Amino acid sequence: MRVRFAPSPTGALHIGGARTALYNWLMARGNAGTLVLRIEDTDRERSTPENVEQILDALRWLELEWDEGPISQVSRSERHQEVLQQLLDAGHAYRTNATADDVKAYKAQHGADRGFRGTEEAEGAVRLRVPDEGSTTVHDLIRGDTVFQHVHIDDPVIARADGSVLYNFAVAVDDMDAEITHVVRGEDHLSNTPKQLLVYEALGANPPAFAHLPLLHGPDGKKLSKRHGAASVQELRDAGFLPEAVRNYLALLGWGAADDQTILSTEELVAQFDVARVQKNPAQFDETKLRWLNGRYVRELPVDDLTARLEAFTGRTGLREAVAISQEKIQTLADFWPLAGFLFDGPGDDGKAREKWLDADHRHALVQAREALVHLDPFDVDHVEVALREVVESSGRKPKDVFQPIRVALAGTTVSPGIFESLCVLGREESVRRLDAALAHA
RNA sequence: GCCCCCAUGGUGUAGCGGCUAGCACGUGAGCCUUUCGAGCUCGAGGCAGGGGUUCGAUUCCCCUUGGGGGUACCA
Repeated sequence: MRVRFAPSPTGALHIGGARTALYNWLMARGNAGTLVLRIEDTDRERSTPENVEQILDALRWLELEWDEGPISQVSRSERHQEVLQQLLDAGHAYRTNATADDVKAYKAQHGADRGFRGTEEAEGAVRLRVPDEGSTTVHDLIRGDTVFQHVHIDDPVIARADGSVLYNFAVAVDDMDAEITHVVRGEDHLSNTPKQLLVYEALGANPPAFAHLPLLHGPDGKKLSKRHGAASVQELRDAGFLPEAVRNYLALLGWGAADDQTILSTEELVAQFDVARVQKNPAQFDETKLRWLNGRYVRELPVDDLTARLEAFTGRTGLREAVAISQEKIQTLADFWPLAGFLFDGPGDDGKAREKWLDADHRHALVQAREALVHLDPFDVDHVEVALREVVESSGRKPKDVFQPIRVALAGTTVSPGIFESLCVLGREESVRRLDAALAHA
């Protein structure tokens, strides 16, 4: 099996493209196949080296390594010329100066009865000859057969007058030359497939198998865009998602494991993925579910691993202790610093929290807690807990009336890792210092 | 306009003629509890509509409606 991922470098790699890459990768890995990466850069206006690099970068982050390429489509222009001439010589294609307006006028006149057929001229763009009669059938692994009547298909332009080739021609030639056996791509390419099939036919070549994936939509059912939050792979990375969680989530967008499993390791995905089981209808990207899934992965990571990732993500070091006590409370890497940053940068300043939990009455509790802690030795989680629970006991207060003031004193907010754990990470000196500061802050 | 694809709760899906329509996210209630989170228990919520075919349709066919894609000398 030889599959390919052929993005057009017109911007960042979007989630839909990432899923297409993932499905191709899963097929290749699960079938001892080869994944070819090809950059469809025949649109000179929009294809830039920066965009290409962005896409490679996104694929690397997702850990979807390719086996061949990246091959620039433009670099194959000589070969394209050769095949183009072949079609011209054989009469499968012809030159004409007919413009888009001419086609429009023609269609206005003939409606759906006849596809546009140009008249051959010495110069001009190259169009592929579509037979007047008959039809072309696309055999799709996901959708079954789709029949396209030739009378509805206009002779497509396959090369500009200057000889530069166009998409529908280039893909066919490139896939043929690369001996691609399975073309797995977005559904937006389905309608153009018969034109590509006609190119194969004119060349006397056997076409690959096709599988057109349903498109992805945003939460409002419309096309996915920036408005919907993270829409590109780099945005996902910046939002603190784990590549393995993203792979798991993306695999489930349009496909389901036979046994209803939701959490699937990459190995399991490789073993179980079956393109024929892919859904036909479009799916909506749901960041909430991705967050949940990411949280599951975060909690299962060894602390050292999570620490390494968080240190890379935040650019800070010495995070291990803080990571250990925060792991079960964060869903993404980006959640870490807002939760545990106070351990390093001092308490935050949530006015409402201070107002509610550091009023006169609660300050009483704080004083008692300080007394219980100031000479505590050893200062570890178990002893801190015992000491503070004694304060709760002896003061006759509710637990939260003792713990929350401490939390606010330490963190400056009401959200933090466990209070005993936080105290221990800060150490006795610093903890007492913060309690004193809160008490002084009248 | 024309061509094509699609349709199970709010979301992602399982189902491939006979099931109390399953699972997951989210959501409601409760439990746990030092906030948040995590975890546990219970609940609400679905086959777009109409015709067929059949002893029997979520499942097969047709129509309608709705969504999407294509219709570029973009990919």
